[in-house]
Amino acid sequence: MTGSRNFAAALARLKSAGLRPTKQRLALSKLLFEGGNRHITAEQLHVEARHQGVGVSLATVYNALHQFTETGMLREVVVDAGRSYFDTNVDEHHHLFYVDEGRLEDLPRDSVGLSDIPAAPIGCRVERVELIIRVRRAAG
Amino acid sequence: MTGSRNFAAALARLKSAGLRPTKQRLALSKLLFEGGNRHITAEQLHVEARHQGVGVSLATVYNALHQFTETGMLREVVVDAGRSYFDTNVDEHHHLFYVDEGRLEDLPRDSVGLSDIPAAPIGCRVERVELIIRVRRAAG
DNA sequence: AAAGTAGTTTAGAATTGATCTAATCTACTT
DNA sequence: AAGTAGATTAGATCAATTCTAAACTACTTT
Repeated sequence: MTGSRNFAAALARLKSAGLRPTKQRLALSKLLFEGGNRHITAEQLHVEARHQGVGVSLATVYNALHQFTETGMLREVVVDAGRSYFDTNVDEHHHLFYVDEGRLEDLPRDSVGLSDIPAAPIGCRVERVELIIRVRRAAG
Repeated sequence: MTGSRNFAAALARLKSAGLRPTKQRLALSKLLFEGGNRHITAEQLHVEARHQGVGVSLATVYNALHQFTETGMLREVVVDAGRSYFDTNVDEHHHLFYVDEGRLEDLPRDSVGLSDIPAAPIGCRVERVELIIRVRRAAG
């Protein structure tokens, strides 16, 4: 188990990102990065933190998510109008989106055959190439 | 030119979608579908309509966009958190998104090599497979 | 053509996710 | 222990969208 006292890894993560290790950031970092890949919204993370008795405001959750994203610890994924998901997997990969449930799942990069991607227009650079497969519960 | 008096095509479109041809829907239909493919937000379409002297409220623009989407005349594209784009191209294709400008461009289906797309999980059907290439103005 | 009705439009209020602000607090330095 | 830059926070604000309930209009029936 990842005990609530084991802050060594979270501390190291924040340190190497150049972020001051505050109580809130340590707690959020542990929630996000300890226990496999996650796709989570700010609101969801806020609820989770509070359930664990971590005193953290929604504004701070937003701040932390953006800082983690800027420092490359997270990736923002947009699949749903009016809701941002944050993905703890920052490697190149794709997504399966369960429309009905609002749930995201990773698709490893090589689970899809992708070739002949158009070049970036002149004066532009490609920031990301992302495949999204939207699925819905089958009727019946 | 697509004169402001020529409502025959717009009328036919609405009729075959089973939508009552009101003044507002006719005007919006003309703006959307006459003059090439478009990627437009509700606010943008509202401004456009007003500039042309069409009396239509923002609520009605939203209503119409959703009805047009439900009846397959439009496709909603989500690339930007907190803003929906509506695409008049409903064929299978992909998108280039100019992050800096908030502008979308179509990528024809066969401009990208896509193979070995994972099957939909059991109990689900694939609603859409979509590739989004995000580009940004190159630094320098 | 008048009346009835179901569907449509609308202004404005409400909701939602996200951001901002300015005051308070805290981790680190000295 | 004190100082300071950076962090957190409650609450205000914002922007996109949706809701509500009243007024309106296209179509049907008479």
